[in-house]
Amino acid sequence: MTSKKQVPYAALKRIFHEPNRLAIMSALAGASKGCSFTDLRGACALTDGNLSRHLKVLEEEKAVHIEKAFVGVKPRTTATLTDDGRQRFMVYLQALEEVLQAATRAIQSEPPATA
Amino acid sequence: MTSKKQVPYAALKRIFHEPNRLAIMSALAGASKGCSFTDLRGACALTDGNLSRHLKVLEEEKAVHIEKAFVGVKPRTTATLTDDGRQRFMVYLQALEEVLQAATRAIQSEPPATA
DNA sequence: AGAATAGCTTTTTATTGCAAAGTACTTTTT
DNA sequence: AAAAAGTACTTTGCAATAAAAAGCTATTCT
Repeated sequence: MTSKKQVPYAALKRIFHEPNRLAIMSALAGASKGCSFTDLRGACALTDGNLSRHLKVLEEEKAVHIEKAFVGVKPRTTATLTDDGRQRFMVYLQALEEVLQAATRAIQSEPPATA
Repeated sequence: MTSKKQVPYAALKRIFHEPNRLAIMSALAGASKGCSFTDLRGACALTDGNLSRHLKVLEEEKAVHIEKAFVGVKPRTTATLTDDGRQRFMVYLQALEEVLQAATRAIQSEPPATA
């Protein structure tokens, strides 16, 4: 029976760890006023369907807040980070940094390979 | 049609980006002589089944080399990084670092939330 | 009017992380 | 000697989900 040991990698919550969501979160982290669907799609190089899906996941986790409005006749969806989402993202980033440093140390401690 | 733009997050290859495999790769990166199945299982806090599966994935991708031998009467599986695996892992780590720095910059440039 | 485009959402498909069960042994224990 | 309990893995099966495809709905172009 493998007891659940405390390994730092466990802190890499999937909700943020997925590359595309990491991109979305990063884009939103730098935009206090939020980002429109279209901007995010461009910034993260995502298809409409994927962006929609990822945003919904992030919204369900209450990491982002989605607002739908009309600008003139056109619909506009705007995503912003929630306070909680920002907080949790920072925790994730710290965990990521630790993991990255450990990995970097490990790989640098070894010679590039021999015989 | 969303053209495949060059976004750094694309470099976060899934093969390494999965938390448990990241743990495995990091452990192996620090062990030029390789790690036994049992050691890895302990170091990464994985169940037998999961470790087996992840190792197979890494082996299929030729990122690790698996050697099976008998020590006395007992079987022993030893995993080592391949040169190519090490190389690709370093590329992944560099991408991860860039992504992390971008995210950290973004989140620090914004106030902890208002209104 | 009909076709194309914009801005999304929903559904389908394919992958895969993970737990549980299985295999093939060896080493006790009774 | 037979049964029970380990050890060291592998295989199977399912539930979650990322990505692709298909669907809206409304507007603008021709």
